[in-house]
Amino acid sequence: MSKVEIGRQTPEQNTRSLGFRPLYAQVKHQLLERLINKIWMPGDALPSEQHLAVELGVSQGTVRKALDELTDENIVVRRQGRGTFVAEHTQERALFQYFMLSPDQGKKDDNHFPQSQLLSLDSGSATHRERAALDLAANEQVWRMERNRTLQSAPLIAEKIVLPQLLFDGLDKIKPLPSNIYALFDQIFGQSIVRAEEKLKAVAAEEGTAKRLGCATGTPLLRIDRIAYALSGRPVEWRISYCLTDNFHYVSNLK
Amino acid sequence: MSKVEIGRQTPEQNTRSLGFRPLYAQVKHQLLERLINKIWMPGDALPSEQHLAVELGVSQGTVRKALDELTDENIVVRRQGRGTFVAEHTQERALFQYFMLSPDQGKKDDNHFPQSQLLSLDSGSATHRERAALDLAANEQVWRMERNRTLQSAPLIAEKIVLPQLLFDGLDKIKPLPSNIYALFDQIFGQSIVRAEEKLKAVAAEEGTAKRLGCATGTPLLRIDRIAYALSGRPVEWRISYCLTDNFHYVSNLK
DNA sequence: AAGTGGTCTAGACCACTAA
DNA sequence: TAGTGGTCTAGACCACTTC
Repeated sequence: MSKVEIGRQTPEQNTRSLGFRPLYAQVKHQLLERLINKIWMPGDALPSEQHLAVELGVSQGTVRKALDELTDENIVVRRQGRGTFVAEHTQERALFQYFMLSPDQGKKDDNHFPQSQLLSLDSGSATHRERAALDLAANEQVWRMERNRTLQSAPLIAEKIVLPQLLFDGLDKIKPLPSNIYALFDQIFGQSIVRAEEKLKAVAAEEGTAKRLGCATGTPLLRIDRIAYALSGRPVEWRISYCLTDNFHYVSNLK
Repeated sequence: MSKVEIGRQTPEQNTRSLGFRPLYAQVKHQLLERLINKIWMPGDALPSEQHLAVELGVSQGTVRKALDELTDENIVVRRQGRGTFVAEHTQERALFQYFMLSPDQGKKDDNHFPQSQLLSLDSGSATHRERAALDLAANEQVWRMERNRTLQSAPLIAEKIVLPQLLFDGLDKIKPLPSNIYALFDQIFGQSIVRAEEKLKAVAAEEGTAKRLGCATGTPLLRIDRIAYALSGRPVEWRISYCLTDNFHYVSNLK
């Protein structure tokens, strides 16, 4: 590992405070870059705070503040007495960070991780909407995946997933596709999802969707439009889910 | 202001680490208590970090960590060079923390704060559901408010709000009720809302709701079931909103 | 110029884990 | 027992606001 130059700004450089960036932000940027470049992979332990401090030429407290922010962003996980680790896409994380549907009665638990049935997986040129959603170049190819998701064999979700083909080369070779595909993104394609934006609407079930969910045409469905972002900040997944919310609800915490 | 005792734990007290509580957590608890007891009101400046440190007998860094957590929880607002202030329920906060509907086209701004028309305000004994939602004692009274909300005169939301009457004595005397009622809660009733939990479903519009929203019976609506909590941790508002999501969507950030 | 929050350091010690 | 993250301190200085 080569020594890295992180410089404290002198007051002269900083007079008038144009573009002042605290040291810990530079440290955080360094660490993020290494994570993006896969110097450390999901599940790996990072060097200790002390080691990083010496290597980067800053105090432990400054490294600490950088790691604290990465922890808040679910990029890194800290365990007292053990170390700091690159966050993994465990089933628990999928359930509590990326699956906000919860049963009306009872608590959410591992029994509430939905099974998936793959209906189709094709590729083609990105439409205008797909290009806009995933920030793609003209004529770029995408994967399009359709799947149904069930909970204890009751249909719950019909969804379509769109992915840039360049980032997920060989996706069609992987069989079977797991239900928790973000773990796959991590492990096979090196794309770590770290956050997502969802837009929700209530819509009437169209005929095809109704059939997939075993409900009547026109049934009110919760439509979830998700864009998921990788560590690099790039949008790498566009997903639209139609959910039956007779016995489930979507949870949102305002704070 | 009387001197307060905050003790650092000796290792002896703490051996086996039963109930270990860091100093900053005790400081935070102290500050929270004063906020609940209205020693400092919304908009007030808190004493400086240095003053609090001396008063509580801890270092500035420890006070800082406590204030940082209160900042993360939107209980307090810090402004460099000016001071630390008790958070207020401004219209901006209402719009970005407590109103997650956004127009499909264009950006959310001050023009997207909905007007409210009060339809009714009555009181009565809490039903079972109301008691459960608001954690009320048997036979406790509640206010029930119905209102419609419009955006640029287009109907958007039909909602019912339930409040414990004991906490909102004299609510019926206030005319007109503002659209941003959390500001009212703060200023008149001393109930500062600091967080809320929302449960979302897609449902078909019933006849009465459809009339209020000017849509057909059976139209898919986004039903938002909210419980809002005050500084003390108490649930103080139960709200059910039925939203037309033809041109709007509910935003949720997963992180 | 004075006062506030924000950053950074160096060092001590505690809590926790694993060997 | 050694190594890690977590807490706490005292002090210095910077960035920002107000007077």
